[in-house]
Amino acid sequence: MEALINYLLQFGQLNQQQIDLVKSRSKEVQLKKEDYFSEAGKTAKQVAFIIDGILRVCYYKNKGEEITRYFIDENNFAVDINSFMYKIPSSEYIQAVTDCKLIIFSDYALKELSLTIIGWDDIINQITTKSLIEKVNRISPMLAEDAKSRYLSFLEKFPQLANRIPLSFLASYIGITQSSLSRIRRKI
Amino acid sequence: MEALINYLLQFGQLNQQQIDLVKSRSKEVQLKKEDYFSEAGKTAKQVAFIIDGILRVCYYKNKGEEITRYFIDENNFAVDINSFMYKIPSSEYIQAVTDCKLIIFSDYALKELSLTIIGWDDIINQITTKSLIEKVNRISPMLAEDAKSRYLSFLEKFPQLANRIPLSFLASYIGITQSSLSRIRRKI
DNA sequence: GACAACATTTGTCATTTGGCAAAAAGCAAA
DNA sequence: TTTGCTTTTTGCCAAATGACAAATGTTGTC
Repeated sequence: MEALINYLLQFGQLNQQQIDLVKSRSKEVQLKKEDYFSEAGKTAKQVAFIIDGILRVCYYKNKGEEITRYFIDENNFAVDINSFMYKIPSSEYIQAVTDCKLIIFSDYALKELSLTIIGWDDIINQITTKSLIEKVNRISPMLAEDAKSRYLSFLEKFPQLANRIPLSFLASYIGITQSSLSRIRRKI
Repeated sequence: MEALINYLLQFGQLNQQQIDLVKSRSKEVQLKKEDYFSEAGKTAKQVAFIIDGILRVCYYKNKGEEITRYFIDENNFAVDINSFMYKIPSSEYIQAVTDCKLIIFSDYALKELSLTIIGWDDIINQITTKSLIEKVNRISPMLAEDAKSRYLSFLEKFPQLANRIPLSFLASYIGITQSSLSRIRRKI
């Protein structure tokens, strides 16, 4: 819980009363490995802050192939922002890759914090923008690299993540088959 | 200019006085093909709204290879957001692919609009978030597709763009060599 | 039209990757 | 340890792509 507060305080000031309000409107939730935090077809109504564990965003291509689009780890917010922000049914899943401990805010709770805490919107906007920029910066260069470089970049940026996720997820995130990734690893 | 105002009004209300203020703080600029709107090494101090023409975001890989990361066309804002928002030197260029007519706002002008117009920040935040989400949604699925599909997706989403940009830019955006793209096109 | 400058296509070959199936390795429960 | 299950690695071959060079096409200028 302190991790969340510290995270928020990076983006703006909150006094003790406001911090208590934030805490009181949050809810701690445990997810078992493979549980879903949000699901395709449903409209996302929650935002999560990851205390412990790894989530992944995934969807199914037309052919039924499962694609892992993104990983989210500790000390980050996870939300299906498309669905949550525009109140439309989602087209993808957010699933626990490992057992997870999350702090949850409902859309209702967030609305209340927005109306009550001066500066809350600014904090949320900063976090949203920063997260999206980071995501673009992370994904965007990948197309210009070959598979081996993409794998090495991943290892470099998330050295602690590679050992905690199945190879198949990582391969699909990198955009190659599991076999190819296995071959790439052998060469290193 | 009306295009810009209409664009802004999609995200919030502005009365005539506010509209006039926005107009008065903007500046119309023409770019010749290949001119730069912002450059690597410099800190971005301007935001552009594209009235006419196409810009591209590009950078140079370590080996010197030029990579086109993104195209931006009419009725969209163009800004090196990393550099502009955090006031750090940029690592990429924004260049005119065609002759362009832009409406420019300086960081100073935007600051003034932010302080003067109630609701301006909200409009800007909405535009920023929406643009970033769209960008993620555009780039993200590309890794999961093969080159041919990526090309077809591009044609589908930007049918009018493909004829206006050099093949080499498009190939690098798609993440393949120009020769490969040429071969892919032959097969269609 | 002739030319130059640039953009696109094509040819050739080496390398990478995908698709499929089988083998090997890792892991957890009995 | 054995057994069953899942994950990862390999082998094989076909297809896609990259690298490089040459040919062809396009455009604008004189």
